[in-house]
Amino acid sequence: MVHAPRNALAAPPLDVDELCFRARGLDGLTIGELARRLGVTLPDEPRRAKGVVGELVELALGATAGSLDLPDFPQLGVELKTVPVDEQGRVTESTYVCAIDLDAIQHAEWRGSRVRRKLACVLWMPVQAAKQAILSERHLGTPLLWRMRGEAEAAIEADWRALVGRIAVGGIDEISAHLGEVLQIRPKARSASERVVVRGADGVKVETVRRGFYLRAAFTEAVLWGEM
DNA sequence: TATTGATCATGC
DNA sequence: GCATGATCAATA
Repeated sequence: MVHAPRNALAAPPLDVDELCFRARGLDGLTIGELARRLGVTLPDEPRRAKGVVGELVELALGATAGSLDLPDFPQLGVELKTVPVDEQGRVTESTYVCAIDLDAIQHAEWRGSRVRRKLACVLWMPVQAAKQAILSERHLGTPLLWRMRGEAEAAIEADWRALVGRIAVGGIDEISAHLGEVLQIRPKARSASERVVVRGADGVKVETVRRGFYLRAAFTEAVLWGEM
């Protein structure tokens, strides 16, 4: 995505209230209008537009972390996630959480894990669209500031423990996206041919594809509907 | 047709 | 290379 002109960039919000106020101010805006305000040209091909909406909303709200391994609003400890929903409010895609260090994760603990840090506090921004709607005609919905706790945290933690345990015992080749009630592990790589070398459970080197944690759409939907 | 596996773009 | 931002598109 091209850079937005300097005068279109928002300063970082000073507190969570200001962030939420700004986010509510985007409710109803189309992506086309948001891009126009920010002076950004949208890609023509949908497959070249992955991630663009998230970047636009970051710009509009004054997110600063860039590609650092920090929340989008480091001072506030808030992570921003756009989430696609259909006309009924059904979530249509899974949500990427973070990459997995396949060597380190075998010794990781839930408290202190990247998944827990990433999801501790999330500002969800729904992006509503009819099926196959073009990017510029999708529009932002009502934002939700969410803190992971209670039932939601228990479900995510249980999956995380099961998945990490399975990697530790059987190695990464035991893992498929079918595993996990709410949290799953899927490829996250430039291409399927790109390999990383990791030490398997028995210490033997194994070549595999880079992977990340994702939240299933059904879970994110429950969050947006206030059920988690 | 829901879901998994694959892929696209950018920054440092 | 690996982090960020996700959605596309083939398959089950």
